[in-house]
Amino acid sequence: MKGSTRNKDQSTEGEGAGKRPKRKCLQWHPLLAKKVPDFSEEEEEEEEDDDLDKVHLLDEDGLEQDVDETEDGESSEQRARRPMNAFLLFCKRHRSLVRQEHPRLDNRGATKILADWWAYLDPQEKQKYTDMAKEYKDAFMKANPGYKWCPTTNKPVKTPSPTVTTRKKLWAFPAEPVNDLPSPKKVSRTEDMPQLNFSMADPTQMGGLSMLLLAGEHALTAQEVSSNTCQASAPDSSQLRRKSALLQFAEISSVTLQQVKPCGKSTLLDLAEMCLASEGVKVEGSERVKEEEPKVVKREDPQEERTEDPRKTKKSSYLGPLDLCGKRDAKDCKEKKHHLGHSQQPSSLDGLPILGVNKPEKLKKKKKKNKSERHASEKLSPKKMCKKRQSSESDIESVIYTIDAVAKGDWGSRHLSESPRKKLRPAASLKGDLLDSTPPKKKAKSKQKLKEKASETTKEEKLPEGICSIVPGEEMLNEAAEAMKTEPSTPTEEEILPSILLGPVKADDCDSHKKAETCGSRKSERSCKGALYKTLVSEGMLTSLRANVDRGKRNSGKGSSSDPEGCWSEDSWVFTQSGTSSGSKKLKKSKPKEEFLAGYGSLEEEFEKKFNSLPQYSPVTFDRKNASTPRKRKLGTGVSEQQKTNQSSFQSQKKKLFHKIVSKYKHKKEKPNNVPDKAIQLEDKPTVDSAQKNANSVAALIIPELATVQGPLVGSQKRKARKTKITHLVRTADGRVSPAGGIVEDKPRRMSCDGVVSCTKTESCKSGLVGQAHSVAGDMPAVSAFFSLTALAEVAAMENAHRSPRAARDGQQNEMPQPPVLISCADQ
DNA sequence: ACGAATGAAAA
DNA sequence: TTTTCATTCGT
Repeated sequence: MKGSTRNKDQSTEGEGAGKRPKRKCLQWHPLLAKKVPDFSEEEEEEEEDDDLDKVHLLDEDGLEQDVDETEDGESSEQRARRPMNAFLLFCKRHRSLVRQEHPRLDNRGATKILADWWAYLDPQEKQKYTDMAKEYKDAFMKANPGYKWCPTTNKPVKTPSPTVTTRKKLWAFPAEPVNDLPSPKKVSRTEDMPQLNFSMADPTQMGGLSMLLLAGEHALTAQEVSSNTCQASAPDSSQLRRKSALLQFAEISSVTLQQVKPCGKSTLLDLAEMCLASEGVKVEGSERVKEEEPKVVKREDPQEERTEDPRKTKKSSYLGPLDLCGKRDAKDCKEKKHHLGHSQQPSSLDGLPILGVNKPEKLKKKKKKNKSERHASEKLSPKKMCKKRQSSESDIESVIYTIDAVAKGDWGSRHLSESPRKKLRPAASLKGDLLDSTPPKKKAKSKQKLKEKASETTKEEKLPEGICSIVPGEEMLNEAAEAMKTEPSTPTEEEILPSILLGPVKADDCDSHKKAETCGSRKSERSCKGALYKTLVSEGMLTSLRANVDRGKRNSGKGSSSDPEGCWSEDSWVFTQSGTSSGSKKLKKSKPKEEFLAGYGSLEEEFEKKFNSLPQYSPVTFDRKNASTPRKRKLGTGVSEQQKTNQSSFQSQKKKLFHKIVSKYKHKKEKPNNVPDKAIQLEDKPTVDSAQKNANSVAALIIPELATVQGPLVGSQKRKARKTKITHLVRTADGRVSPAGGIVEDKPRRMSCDGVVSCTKTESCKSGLVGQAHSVAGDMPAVSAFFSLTALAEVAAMENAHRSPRAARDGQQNEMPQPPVLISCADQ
């Protein structure tokens, strides 16, 4: 585990830097974009190991309280992040745009611009963000009932169980545990969960697999939660949780194996059994239990199934591609599977559109896997040995497909499908980033399926489908397992996992492989296990893909604005929470990854969806807005402040212009005088284009008057005012400013100040020039030497645009051909 | 770490 | 009224 330190790739996430300490919570796209670098840190791993050990100990003891807070020190840090407020949401949504527009601008500058935008943002638009923030917050609070904003010192606020609450609070948590919170046990349990997840999380690199694991956990937790009635289950689950990730994983696999394995019988029968079991019929024949995990599995199955809520069932019902098959023709599916079974060739798959779809995904996955695998492989050479061999990709794909199907059937029916599904999503999102394009057909289908399933709550219906899907899977399974074994080329996650997880699992895999090889078609338990393992892995991947697709579909289909739901579903939140919780624990570094993998599923989706649904305005829009509506600022003081704000936004623009101009000129010193056209074009073009493009949004945004006549001064505002004043004053080249420290009014009065300020900030050297330019505004005498008149003109134009009064002067400065945009603005 | 913004909540 | 902290990320 600790083998490689590398992880740190913090490069993985840029954000890491800033947040490092806190971690967690949701990181939407950014994380996604990153893709999972993989290995978590050694430290974490080590810690985890410790935790695991602890867990085990506890396990033995049977005590629940245990671990949870052992790490208190960190707990404070780990505490959930507070929800973002409207402005933060806005920033998050627009910062990238700002950065795009102003690549050079640092975040501070970007933040300023964002602040300006925010200030100018329409109340209505703003309200959207506010509402979103509120929703977010509500959800958050719901999830974390006792959450305190300011933990004050280290101590996390109290709340029922101080330690516990502090620790995790993640989104994931709240929902589930929260409900019942009262019992300390649960809390501890939840925490435990996280740890487990944590451990699981390390495997993050595993990708889909980790997700699967998480899902499994989630399912467990969900069961517990959902099934209030089954207290018994709780303990079990707790135990489970305590176990190391490996164990859990093994358990899961074992479970699947059990189902599949029983195998002396025909696979079909087995599958059928599984289905039944999943449905609640459950065959308690737990005997088969294998080495470690048996108990957990058994318990889970019965209770879970029975206790399952309709929704869960729905989710569980969701099988994916297979479902389609089932619906279409069970027969066909069988035949096909049969086909597959005989000839592992993919060609047979072709018959099914779905298959075709899967392939690409698989390929992608493979890529991913390869990467992760490499890491893993480095760590574990032995494993590789086990896996040697390779089959053609097509074969593999087919195998995977089958496996996937099996897994789905298994998982879907058996465990709460819900968890897996959601969890998968996160992964999907990752993939999505990487791969973006997913086969539309598949998406649609899967989606439809989902919907259908949703509509159909009845389990029975599911059964048939599940069976259908399962059956094919099973047969394939064997082959798949073998193929997998043989295949070195596809570094499946399983490889990774083993490496990560190690020991037992690995051994199992190897063994299973070996056996399979030796036995040939016959499957030993181990072989089955290995197959299952693989299956799970593959399944996870597939699932994630599917989820991704679904998600994409939803997004696209629903459209950004349309969220019928309006609010995040609690389920999603819960889900998220669970996922998050898992990740949260220690991984400060890894967190993001983990979260991403684990938690993000639901929460991310929901949130992301909503977040994305939020209107995003192009910079141009704001510019225009600013121009058009010069005074919107809500600053308390009113006039002065408003102006100031305007100016500030303005400043930013000016800065930009100047930068551009300067840079250009530097590059090309030639232009002595005005070559207005060029300069203008340069600057204008982008703006104009964007402006035109965004015209719509702009139009919408532009509001003549601002409602916020005089907003209440908020403390923050005050702060801002002060700061700005100070900074401005200080920085002002003119020197005039200083006064008052602050009199806000000063600024408004003179634009020059603003310009100066901005200049100074950006470029101390040039500040002088700039200042002059501004002050002179219309005149622009001295400046010419350096800057082309045009450039100056533009700047001036901008200024003019802002300040209505001077419009006349603008005219004066004819030279500056005002860019269309500006002109339009100028109208006012 | 720090900072730049806003805002909500706590001290 | 003042602090904390949420997000982002270059410095």
